[in-house]
Amino acid sequence: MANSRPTIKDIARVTGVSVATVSRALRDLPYVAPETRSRVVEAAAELEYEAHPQASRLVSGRTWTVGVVAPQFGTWFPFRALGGINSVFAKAGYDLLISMMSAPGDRRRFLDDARSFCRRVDGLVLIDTFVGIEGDAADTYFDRPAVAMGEVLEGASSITVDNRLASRRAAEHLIELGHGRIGLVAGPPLPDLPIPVPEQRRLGYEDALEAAGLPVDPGLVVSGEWTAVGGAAALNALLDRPDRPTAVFCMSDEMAFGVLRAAARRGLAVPDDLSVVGFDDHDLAAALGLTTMRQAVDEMGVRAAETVLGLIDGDPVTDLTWDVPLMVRETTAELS
Amino acid sequence: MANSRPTIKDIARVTGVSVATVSRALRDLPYVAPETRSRVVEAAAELEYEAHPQASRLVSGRTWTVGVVAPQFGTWFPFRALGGINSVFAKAGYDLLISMMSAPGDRRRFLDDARSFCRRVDGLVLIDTFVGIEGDAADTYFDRPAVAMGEVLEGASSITVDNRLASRRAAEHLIELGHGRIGLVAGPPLPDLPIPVPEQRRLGYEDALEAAGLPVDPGLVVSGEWTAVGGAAALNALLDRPDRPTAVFCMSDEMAFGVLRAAARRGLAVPDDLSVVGFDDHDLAAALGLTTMRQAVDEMGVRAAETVLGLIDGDPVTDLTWDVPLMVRETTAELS
DNA sequence: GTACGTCCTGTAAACGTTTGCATCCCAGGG
DNA sequence: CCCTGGGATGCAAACGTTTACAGGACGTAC
Repeated sequence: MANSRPTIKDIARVTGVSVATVSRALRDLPYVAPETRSRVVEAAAELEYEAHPQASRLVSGRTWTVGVVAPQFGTWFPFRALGGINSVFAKAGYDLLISMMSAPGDRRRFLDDARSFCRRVDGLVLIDTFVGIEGDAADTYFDRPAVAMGEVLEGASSITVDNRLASRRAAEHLIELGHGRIGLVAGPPLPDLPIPVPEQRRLGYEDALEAAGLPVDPGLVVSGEWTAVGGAAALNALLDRPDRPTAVFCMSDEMAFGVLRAAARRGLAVPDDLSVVGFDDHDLAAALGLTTMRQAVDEMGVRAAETVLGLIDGDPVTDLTWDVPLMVRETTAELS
Repeated sequence: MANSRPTIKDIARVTGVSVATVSRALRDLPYVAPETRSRVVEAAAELEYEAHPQASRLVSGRTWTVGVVAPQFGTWFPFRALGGINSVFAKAGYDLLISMMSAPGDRRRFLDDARSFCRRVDGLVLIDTFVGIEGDAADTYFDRPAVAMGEVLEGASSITVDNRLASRRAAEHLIELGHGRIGLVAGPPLPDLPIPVPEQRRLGYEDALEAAGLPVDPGLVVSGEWTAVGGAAALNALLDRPDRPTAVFCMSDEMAFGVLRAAARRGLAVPDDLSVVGFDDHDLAAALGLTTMRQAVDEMGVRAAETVLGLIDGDPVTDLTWDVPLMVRETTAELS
């Protein structure tokens, strides 16, 4: 028994045509007689032939693979995005090669390897990689079409949200409910990686306060890890103040979950004693009734993937801002 | 400017040796004079040479890539596993090619494409794919070394947990606390894909009851989606019974989160009025104080990846059962 | 001085495709 | 009847590596 898989030569021998014709027939290229093509296709099916990926890649340059770079920390966002991305590329016949950064420090390592990574793929999706944070354009690191999720990147397409505007909207919601003392549960500043997201969200929060003529009290802003534990700690810090806030806006839903928990432990009822707004629309947010700003991550992933396919086909670079609607649920209420 | 990247030939020309010697020098093969090797290595660094992946793959057969098959549904588990898997392979110099199944129906599609997927990789990690569910062995679909997470698969290594034993342990914990009426919040039966996990967990629950001489009441078992919403609905169904349970064991943490929420809405205090045990040790479980059975998914992923590397190097197939310890936190208490 | 290892190096043949170019055949126009 | 042109096909050269094999140089044992 011929243990190895059939090659294009086998098909050629069986059908009595040349390998060139087989290759053309199988790829639906012109200049193949219909009768010949069907004979070839039939033989290929019969032998369960499939082109050797590495061989065709070597000569054609097309890898039929796209790379996805995702941070492993902050698990929820990238994985949901990956789901959307995958659905598009699977349908289009592309493989997904992924490179995960397990820590912010891995970002540098990834960028150093970027060119070699590019050789394996036809295009790239960059999730929260903040490549341009030091002012670099995409082509500093990549020689493939790329789309960035989460940052605007020169030379690449991008899909982002307006963090400042969305946060302003979140704070406005609380203000409209009559809240005047609104705490901000913020993400931690990263000295080694000054990502603008926390800052933008803080600015949006301040925008809302200022527009409403409310004082901006730095004491109402507390930072913590992007986790439920971080959120709980932050809320505790806020509640230890003499003039505690009646509402808080959290920069992520995971932090908000921690806030909800901490509030319950301290005997505060949500939303009666404390209103809470999150950011993300995490999988659990709806089930837990959390009012939040919705990032439709999977849809953004779908769009990112479609954009990559477009770029590969020669479309021009585009920047897209995704809408972040307010989802009013059960953790916010009018100030009593 | 030479736009294209340097090849092995360029190195050969620059250093004045043959391509064969360059190839050997760069891969640390023997029979290269130290002086020659260093000259070659230097030139390669100078030109920023890197071997063309497709070319070397074509001839050597090694792809330096491993495939990971993950379900996209049930987001938490596979993503955490992916993190662990990634960390190992990144260190070992392997790329990660992933194939996600967006729905249980995709399982068939994946299996049909499996052989072609195999040609791109040196080994496979299968996460909750239940390939063997119809009695097939691994080599029915794959001709590469594989390790399965979540099922025992003939012809592949496996990393599993003892669902029955772990569930028994969870129920025993409640029994030890004095609970006699213990509800079971179960995952949904999938008629098209009869995965044994829910059944095993139910059996473990029954084991505990029987061993304690407690009655097994089918009315205390309610199924729902593997989500917080599903858990909440299940708890509501349980609480609508005249003789409501004083404790519930949930087959997943996400369901448990829904249970906690539903309990709060109905004015039940946890753990005073209702004890709750989950299963998974989800990211949020610790922060929310959920007592649960811990599946250390990232560590399991690490081990799975190491096992694949071993298989590639010729190690024999092994089956490993991972321990699932009980994490007692704040959602369980003695029956008052 | 010959024979024989050992270490190093080069030549060239793979690997399985894609693709530029040449060739052949045949229909249709003049 | 010749010429032209385009459709269909084949030939062979890439693509950039790895690797079997053949030497060549040199040292050592006889």
